[in-house]
Amino acid sequence: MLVPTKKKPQVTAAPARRRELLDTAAEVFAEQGYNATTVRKIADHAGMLAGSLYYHFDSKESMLEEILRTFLDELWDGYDTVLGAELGPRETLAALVTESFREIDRHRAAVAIYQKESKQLVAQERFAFLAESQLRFEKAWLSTLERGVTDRVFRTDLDIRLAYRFVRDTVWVAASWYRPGGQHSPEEIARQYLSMVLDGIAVRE
Amino acid sequence: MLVPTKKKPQVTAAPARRRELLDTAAEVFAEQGYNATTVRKIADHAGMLAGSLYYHFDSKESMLEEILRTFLDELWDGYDTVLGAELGPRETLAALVTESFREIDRHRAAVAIYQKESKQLVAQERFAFLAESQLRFEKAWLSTLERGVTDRVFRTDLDIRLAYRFVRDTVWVAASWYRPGGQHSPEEIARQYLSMVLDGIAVRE
DNA sequence: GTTCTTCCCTAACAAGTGTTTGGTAGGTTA
DNA sequence: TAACCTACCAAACACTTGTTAGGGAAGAAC
Repeated sequence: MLVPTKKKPQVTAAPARRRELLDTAAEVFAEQGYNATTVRKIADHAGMLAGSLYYHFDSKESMLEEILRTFLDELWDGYDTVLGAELGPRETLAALVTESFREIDRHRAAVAIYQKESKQLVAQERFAFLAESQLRFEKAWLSTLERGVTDRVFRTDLDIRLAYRFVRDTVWVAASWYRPGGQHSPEEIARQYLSMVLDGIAVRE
Repeated sequence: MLVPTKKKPQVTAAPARRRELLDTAAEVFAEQGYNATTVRKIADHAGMLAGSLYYHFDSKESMLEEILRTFLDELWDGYDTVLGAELGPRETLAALVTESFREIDRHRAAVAIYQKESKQLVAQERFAFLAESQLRFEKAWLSTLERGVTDRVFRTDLDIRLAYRFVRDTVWVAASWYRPGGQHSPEEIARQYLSMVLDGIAVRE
C-alpha cells in the first residue's frame, strides 16, 4: 500500500466521457487537419479548458493514436469476417467495398484523418501500426484481385497494382465528401461504385 | 525621384530564383503538409535562413497561393484546349483524363497540396479562386458526362453526380502515389485508368 | 572609385503552441 | 463528520511559430 501510484484514467478501461471527447476531437481533426488543430480548439468544442483535456489524455498525439487505433480495430473486425467467409473473388471484392463504405459511414472523421495524415505519421514509430495495417490491407486486396484474374473473373490485360490503387482510392476518397444521413445509404453507394468499377461507365455494345 | 518606393522583387516579374524557391517550398508542403511545414524547414531545403525568404515573398501564405495559382493556370490552359476542340463526350473524357495525368506529372507537388489543403483554404477569401476553379471543373466534367448519357455513350442507369466524383477522385488521388520517372508514363497510366473507368475491371461475357 | 542593387545573414519580436502544476467544487465512501 | 475521488479550472511554463529590422558582402552601373 506504499506509493498509491495515482491511478490516471488513461490506463483504465475507457469511460463514456473519454469516448465522447475522442469523438469531438476526431471531428475537429478531420475538419481542420491535425496540425492546424490546437488543443484549445478541441477543448472549446468540448466546453472545457485546454488543460482539462490532460486529465483524460496524455497528450494531443495520444488522442490521435487512440482515434486511429479504434477505427482500424473495427475495420479489421469487418474485413476479417469477409475474408474468412472464403467467397469467390468477385463476391469478396464486393463485400470488401460494401464493408468499407459501412466503415466510412460509421467512422467518417477517423477515415478522413487517416487519409490526410497517415502518410506523414507512419514515419513515427508510435504510429507503426498504420504501416502494418496498410500492408495487410494491400495483401487482402491484391490477393483478391489476383484470384479473380486466375479465375478469369477479372480482366487479365490490366496492371494489377494499378487496379489495386484504383479500387482502393475510389473507395476511401469517398470519405472526403460523404455525409452520413445523406441521400444515399452506404450500401447504395457501394452498389453504384461496384457497378462502375466492375462494368465501367461506358455503354456495352 | 522622391521616395524611390523600394522595389521589392515580389511585384516584379518572377525571376528564376523565385521559381526555384517556390519549387522547393512546394516539395516540402506536399511532403509534410502546409501547416506542419515551418518557414525554417523551407529555408533549410533551400540552403538559406528563414528570414531570407522574406526578401522574395511577403509571407508563407503567399508562397502557397502562388504555387496553387501557377498550377491552376497551367491546368486550365490544358483543359480549355481540350474543351475547345469540341470532341465527342467519350473522347472529351479521355482527353481530360490524359491531360490531368500530364498535369500530375508536371505539378505533382502542387496537386498533392491542392488535394490536401484546398478544402480548408477555400474558407479564406484569399483562396476564393480555388472555389471558382472547382466550380468550372465540376461544370466541365458534369456536362461531358451528361452529353455522354444523352448520346447513349455512357450508361443511363448511374447517378451522374456519383459518377463525376468517381472519375474525379480516381484521377487526382493518383498524385498521392505517382512518382515522375517511374515505370509508367502519364499517358500509359491514363490509358489504363480510362480502360477501367470506361469498361470496368470485370471480364465481359 | 563611388553609388546602387541584389541577395542573404544576424538577431530579435510577439503571438501561439502543447503541457504542467496546484487548486477546488461536488459527489461518494467510510 | 471526515476522508477521498472525479472532473474540471486558473495560471503559468518553455518552446516554436511567422515575421521584421538593420546590416553587409559582392557585383553592376555610372
